[in-house]
Amino acid sequence: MASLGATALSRMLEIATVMNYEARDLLFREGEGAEYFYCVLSGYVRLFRLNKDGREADIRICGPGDTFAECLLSMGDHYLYNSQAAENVTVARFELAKVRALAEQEKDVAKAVIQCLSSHLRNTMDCIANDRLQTAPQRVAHYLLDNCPQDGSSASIRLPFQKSLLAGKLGLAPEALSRAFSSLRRAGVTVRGRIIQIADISALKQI
Amino acid sequence: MASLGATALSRMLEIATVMNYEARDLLFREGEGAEYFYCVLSGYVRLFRLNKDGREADIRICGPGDTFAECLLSMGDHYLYNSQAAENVTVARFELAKVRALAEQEKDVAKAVIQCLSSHLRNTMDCIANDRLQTAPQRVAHYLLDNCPQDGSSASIRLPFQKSLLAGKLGLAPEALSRAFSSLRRAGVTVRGRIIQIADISALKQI
DNA sequence: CGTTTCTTTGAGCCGTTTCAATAATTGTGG
DNA sequence: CCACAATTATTGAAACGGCTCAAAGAAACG
Repeated sequence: MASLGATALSRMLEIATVMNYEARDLLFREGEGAEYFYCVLSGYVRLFRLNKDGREADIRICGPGDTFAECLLSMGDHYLYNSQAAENVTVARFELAKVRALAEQEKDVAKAVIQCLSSHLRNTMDCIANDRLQTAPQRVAHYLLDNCPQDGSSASIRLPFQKSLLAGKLGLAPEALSRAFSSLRRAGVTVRGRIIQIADISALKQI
Repeated sequence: MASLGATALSRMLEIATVMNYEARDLLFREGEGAEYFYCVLSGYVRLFRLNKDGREADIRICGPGDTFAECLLSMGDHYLYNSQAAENVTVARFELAKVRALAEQEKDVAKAVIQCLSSHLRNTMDCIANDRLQTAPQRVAHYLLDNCPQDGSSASIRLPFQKSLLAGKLGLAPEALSRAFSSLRRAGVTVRGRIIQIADISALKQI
């Protein structure tokens, strides 16, 4: 939204509806008729699919500022995955049809949609590459380094959500995440609750 | 391109350069300064990343009609992965800067970019879900069903590329693909070279 | 027809999942 | 503020799935 001009911005805000969901609420289900796309304002939303045995796999974890279901803007009238509030969550939702129309009129809106889709696509391709190339400790190290102030040789991070959610985001079972953390202890990573201390950032980069 | 109006189409074609590459040629490398995005005209292109041990993982296999490096249109000036011709290949390439400018002027172009990105994003998210939910035989069954005439109870497919490429596309080692095929024999799948016979489509759906 | 490249098969290994039990955290009502 | 309940996280053991390496077999190419 930051890139929108004044008129485009106000027209988007006209369309927006703010919604609240409680932890574990489903925002929509896979296959359901799709009316809206969403932008997270606060909290985290989990996008996942089920296999036919009922096992769940996270596709994406969306936090403040992230949009989801935007790929339905150009085509498709059914949601492609399930979406669940990981905690109490506030989102803005936009009627797909109205945004489609608005993108036709306002160049800024089309441009913002392109930016959304691009960055989302980049993240998703990174995710595939990481899934296919990295072991569990490497994925965790990667995540920590991505969410770490760049400066300094040591750092401290507070996870913004539960470990089980991080596990899903990284494509791991919660137990595998736990074991990955404990294998990173020798690289100077200390975990206490949601607080993670990194003694030596450059050592972590070697993992 | 099919959705472009006459003027938008001709302006895109003005920008396009057709290029040929031989099998194993690199079109670009990860980290290289990015000048173009591409559209495959014939043949197949492999997009892949390396981990620091030099192991390769395919991110995407692009065939005729597929575009790649489009996510650089909105931002980023370096390629995000390596791109290699899997065989003799013809592609059209477009200067990113010129397409960016054109998308500002021509609504059709912006719309087409949105469509490209959307469908690419959908495929990529599907890929993550498949990687995380499905075993090797399930991925192969899924691929066969996706590339199968819908009608009828049996079918015959000719793979458009080498098995090793299909393996990479499905996130498998070639040996794992081979074993997956042989485990699908009991479900009525017969492989002879690139020709794959499916005796019972509905049986395959049960996998 | 021979050479090269690609594919299949076997054996062993590694990493991750699953299941089960214990420990730690978080939230809640007294 | 504490104690209890519920949830979440850790740990161990076993099993599974896919990878790697090596060798044999099949296709493709000239």
